[in-house]
Amino acid sequence: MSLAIYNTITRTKEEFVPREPGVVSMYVCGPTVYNHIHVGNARAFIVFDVMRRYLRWRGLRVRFVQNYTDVDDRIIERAREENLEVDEITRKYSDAFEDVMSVLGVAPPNVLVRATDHVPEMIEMISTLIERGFAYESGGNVWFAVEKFPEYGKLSGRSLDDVRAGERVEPDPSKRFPLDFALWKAAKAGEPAWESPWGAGRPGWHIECSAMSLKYLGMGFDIHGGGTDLIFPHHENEIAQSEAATGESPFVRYWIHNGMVNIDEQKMSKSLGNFVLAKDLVAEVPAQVIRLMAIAGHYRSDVDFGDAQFEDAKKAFERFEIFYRNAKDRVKGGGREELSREFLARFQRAMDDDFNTPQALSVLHDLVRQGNARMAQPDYWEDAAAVEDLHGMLEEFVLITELLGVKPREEPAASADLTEGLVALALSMRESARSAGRFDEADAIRSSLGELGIAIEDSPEGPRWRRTI
RNA sequence: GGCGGCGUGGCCGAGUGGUUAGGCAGGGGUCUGCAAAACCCCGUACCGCGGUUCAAUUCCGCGCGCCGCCUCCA
Repeated sequence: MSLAIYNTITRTKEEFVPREPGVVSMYVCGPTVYNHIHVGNARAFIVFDVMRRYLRWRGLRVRFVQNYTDVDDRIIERAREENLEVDEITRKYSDAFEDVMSVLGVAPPNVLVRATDHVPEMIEMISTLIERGFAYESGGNVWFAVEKFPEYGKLSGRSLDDVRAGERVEPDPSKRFPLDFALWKAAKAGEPAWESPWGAGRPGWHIECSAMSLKYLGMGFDIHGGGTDLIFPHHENEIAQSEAATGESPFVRYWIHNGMVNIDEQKMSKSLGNFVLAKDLVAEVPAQVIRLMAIAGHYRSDVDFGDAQFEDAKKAFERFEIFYRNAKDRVKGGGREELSREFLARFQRAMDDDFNTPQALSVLHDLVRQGNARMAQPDYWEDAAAVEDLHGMLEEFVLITELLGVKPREEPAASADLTEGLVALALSMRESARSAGRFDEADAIRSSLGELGIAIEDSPEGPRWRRTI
């Protein structure tokens, strides 16, 4: 069985064959740290986190590199607005980024690098490009000469003429050709700057990802990821720089691009102002709900972030939690010789097909339904096969939800914390009332708990409780 | 204008040349003091028009509509 990945550059699904057997080298474009990230940004990181978890489970070692863009016009602007130094801004927002990622269950990369720590590498790469005739200096700026790289456009599928037809911006007068892009920008007064052979300045945006990915992963690494909005010009430019500088091809074996998060069918973006900050959403619902929304559609498709989708994700997670807690109660003491792996096999089939998470989730839902059906048997406890089935399903459930990062919370664990104790007390009072037939009193307790966000479910094993979402 | 993608039942959302997606909502049952949860049953959907084919939602063409990129952007 092999894993197929859709490669943007060939526009087809290809069998995934890593450069080095058993090892995956992966680079994902990280945030520009000038602001808090929004849900659309978060989706990208969630999606690549799921891929990374899955690849590891498939037995591959994954070396995962991600960057912070910490030098950029917007950062400088933001520093002025907040009246802080540039490095204070980037520190503030990279810390915030790490906090949100941690809450969302997105594991930190193996290598997390800052552009400003790699200026010498970028200068070196730019020098090479000039030597090789792919770049030129002009008025303190250095431009990449797009016309010198014949394959320019091969990722985004457009020709130079195509791009020129859609020009919307006045070209900088120091460019020889309108589509040439900046490798190095001459410093303006008061801006952060580094010394270079072309005078004081700072690197252009695209060069950082080339310099850093090549440094840590080397030419021809396996996976380069990012949003579809990075295909052009960012990734196109990365290819041009990297292949021109090294004289080798390909720069990257598999290009993976995730779809956007939309609001009312429009792309969530800072400029449109229709965004929801990830940190705000994380304060409102469990991370698993956000992850479910992110993967409810295929990663290459846009997902709409609307009330309906939000409710669906909440309901789905609630269903998973209820199943998980109920099932744990029903397999206590039960032993299980071996895992049937029926659902895991189906899960793998879905994920092997270009990380088809919607299909994978349907497997999970099917597992839950069948597990619930076992538990609903009146003779459940007398039916050893049912108990054993459930046990196996529960193990598969845990594994799958861990791989997707949507495993239920463990909250009402058998610990002696205050909430636990108080709820137990309330429940025992309610039970006494019930057995004495004082249902008004019992219901009053239940509804009071409900107002506090505690839902009660009676079962043959006694009452259970959970927090509502 | 150029390039790319999409249009599936009330909603979300997979997928396939002839065979069940899955979830939510809705209807009917079962269980329960009630409720909740859960289980069972119920919807023959695939933008329009042509074409290819024994057969198309699935392939091809045209049309309509929507979205993204072409400027910073996950």
